[in-house]
This record gives sequence, structure tokens and C-alpha cells, in this order.
Amino acid sequence: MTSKPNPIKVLVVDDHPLLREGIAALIMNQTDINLVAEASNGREAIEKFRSHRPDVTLMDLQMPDMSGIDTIIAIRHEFPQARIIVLTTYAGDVLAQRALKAGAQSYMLKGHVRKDLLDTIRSVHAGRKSIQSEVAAQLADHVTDDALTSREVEVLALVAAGNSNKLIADKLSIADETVKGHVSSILSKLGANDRTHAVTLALKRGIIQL
Amino acid sequence: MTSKPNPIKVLVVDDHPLLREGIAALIMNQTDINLVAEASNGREAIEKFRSHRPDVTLMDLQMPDMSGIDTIIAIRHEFPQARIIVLTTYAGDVLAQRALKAGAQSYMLKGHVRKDLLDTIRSVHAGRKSIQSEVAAQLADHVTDDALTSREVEVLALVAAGNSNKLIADKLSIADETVKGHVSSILSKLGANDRTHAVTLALKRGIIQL
DNA sequence: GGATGCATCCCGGAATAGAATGATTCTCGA
DNA sequence: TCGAGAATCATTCTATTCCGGGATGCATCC
Repeated sequence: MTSKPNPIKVLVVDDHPLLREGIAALIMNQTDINLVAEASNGREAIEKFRSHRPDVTLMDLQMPDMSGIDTIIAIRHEFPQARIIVLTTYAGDVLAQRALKAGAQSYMLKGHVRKDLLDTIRSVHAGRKSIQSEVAAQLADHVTDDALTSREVEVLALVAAGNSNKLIADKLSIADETVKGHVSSILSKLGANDRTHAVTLALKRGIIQL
Repeated sequence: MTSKPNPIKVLVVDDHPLLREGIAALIMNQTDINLVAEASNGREAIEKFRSHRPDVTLMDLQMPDMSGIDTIIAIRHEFPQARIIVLTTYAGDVLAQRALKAGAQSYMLKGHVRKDLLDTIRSVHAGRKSIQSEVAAQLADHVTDDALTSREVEVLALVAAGNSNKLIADKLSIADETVKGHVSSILSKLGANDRTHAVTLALKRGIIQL
């Protein structure tokens, strides 16, 4: 084991140019880490991954075209050994859960980063997982309650858009009694007082987006 | 008018270290702009402003302690000539409106920035206002409709938290008929179908926060 | 093959929300 | 000081939401 093997090749995927600059500046001082490519959306991320084969990818979740989660899935499908660190503004346990399930090794909040980021890059490159304590705490808060089904999320999104149960029934081509059932289930799973509360809780937890 | 007067002194206020790094990196290459101080919250921002008297301040809106808007108001109260550029992740016409009313000269979205930022710093330092076209378009979308009153915003926040009209009435010590009146007014002003829709619209427009 | 979870449908009833309208008080700025 | 806008309370009526309960196909997983 030499003290200076090949530097770790890093790809940054984020639609904020300023943040990419920041990461570039941070990495530039490190001898064992090399920033080899940047991308500002999912499509580009996949291309750059193919051409540069980075050891570690830093990935934002919200991007113009393809969502970060879908991008992770696509990359991991093609390169199952890909190591990915999610770097995002938003908390939300469910979002983190989905990202980790999609194959990310780490989930970091942009607000809580400085030298941790470099350590995390090294750690993930070495094959370890690394979850920030804030994120881990959020995940732990909700391990007991069961997740919404995809249908329920679909219904909830329509609720958030201001549709009545009847309208949702029409749009999904199901009976409105069914919609009522879904809404009841959503309220109980989220511990919400009413549909409005359910929407704000779901937004906080990253279950739905605006 | 010489071509190289004193460089423009800039203060950056943002709780994201990475973003501050990015701005620092961007400014470092400019001869006519100097980054003289950084702050990661409102209190610190005011201190740094006092000690450094920057020509232009870049300010994020969401920060741990004091809100960006309050910080702008505090700074402008003490230094009415302060020139402030708001640099934030979130759109939301009402948020932008409030920031501009508080005395900001410019409102930029972090996602849409690269060299515009430098131009904007120079432009604002020269005494001009500079509103990004995306933000201007959003502002224009809502110039006609009248704003919510502070009481209405208060009610809406309680609605978002999942309170029934009756509960809101209790918490505000008013009759629930009054609450209904406020809610009706909110719905009509925002063009919402129901209270849930009102909440999501208000979140999008920066009228309330999660 | 049984268990489990999901999506679907149905019912009835109580509570809540929302529309429409009118009236009173108060403040603040023109 | 006059008027506009706010906030308040009230009444009536209808639509919608939410809570019980129960029931059916249909997957998947062990």
C-alpha cells in the first residue's frame, strides 16, 4: 500500500455553476483527488460518466431534465460499481431513502459541508458508506412508519395540486370512494390532521415536490 | 473617469460554504472586484458590514438565525446607501418583491449565474438596479392581483400546518366565521381551488415557507 | 398454498369547508 | 376629515371531506 496511489477521479453533477466552482476550488488543493469532469444535467452526467469513468460522482438531486435519482439508477444500471455521493440542498428522509436505494453510497446536505466532503470522497472511494448524522437522524425518525405506495403518492400529488377527490377519481379513472380510501390511508400513514397537512408533511419529507 | 479606480469591495453572506468558495473563485480572477469578507448568518453579516463597509453585498435569503430579508432591512436601516444583491435558490415572486421592497437592488437565482454575476456586481455598484429576466417575468405575472394581508398570511400558515378553521380561530382568539372569511379571501386572491391548493401556490410564490 | 399487501369498490353519517351577502369597527393615509 | 381597506362577526346553504365499517380480485413472496 503506497501513500500516493492514482488520484481519485471525481465527476461533479450539479446545475448550479457556482457550486461546481466551489467544489472545484476545494478539490484543486488536494493531491489525491482529481476533478475530471462536470455536468449540469442528467443526460450530460451519463455521457461524462461513460467517457471519464470517475471513481466517485457527486450528484445533486434537483436538475432540469432528468431527476438525480433517475440519473443514479441509469448510471448504476450501466456501471454497477459506480460510487455516488448525493449532494443536495433538501433534507427529506424519503428522498434520501430513495437515493440510497437507487445505489448512492452517501447523502450530504450542501449546507453542512466543508472538509467533510473531501473525507467523504475518500471514504466512499474506499468502499464505505457515509451518511451525515443529520440525515441519519431523519431516517431514524421514520423507520417505524410504513411508506406510501406509489398509487398513494400519485393521489397525494393531485391533492397538492388542489383537486377534489372527485376530480382525482376522474383523472385516474377510478371511483371516488377509492380515492377516499387512498386519502385516508395517506393521512394515517403520515400522521396528518387533514389533506393540507398531509401535503406539507410530504413536502418536508421529500415524498412529493412542488 | 479612470479605467481602474478602487476595486469594488464585496461581502458574501450565505450559509453554504461551497457556494461561498465558488463566488470567491469567480471573483479572484477579477482585478476590479475584491472579496473583502464572508458571513454565514444574519448577525455575522451585520458585524462584517460594519467593519468592512462593502460596496456591494451578496445575500442569500434562507439562513439559520435571522432571515435574509430582516438582515437587509437591518443593514439598510444602519447604512441606507448599502447596495445589496439577493442570491437565492428559490424563485417566488412575493419573496423577490419583499426583498426589493426591503432595499435590495437585484434578485438573482443561484441556478442562473455565471458571468452575469460579475456584471451584476459592477452594475449594482454603479447604482443601477438589475433584475433577472426570469424573476422579472414572475413579478410581472402577479402585478395585477392584490397581495395577501399579514393577517391572511398568518391564517394561511396555520392552514398549512394542518389546523381546521375552528382551531385557527381558537389560536388567534377570533370567531371561526372570521377565519372562514380570511380563507375565502385567500382562495380568491391566489386563485386556488381549495385550502390545500392555496398552500402549495403560496409555497411556490414564497408567501409562506415550510 | 397461505400470508401479505395493494388497489379497487360500496355504504352511511358526522364534521368541516366554502360561497354568498351584509354589517360593524378601526386605522391609516390622502 | 373622509374614504378605502382591514379585520371582525353573523347567517344560510351546499359541497366536500373524513371516519367507521366491510368486501373483492390480484399480485408477490416465502
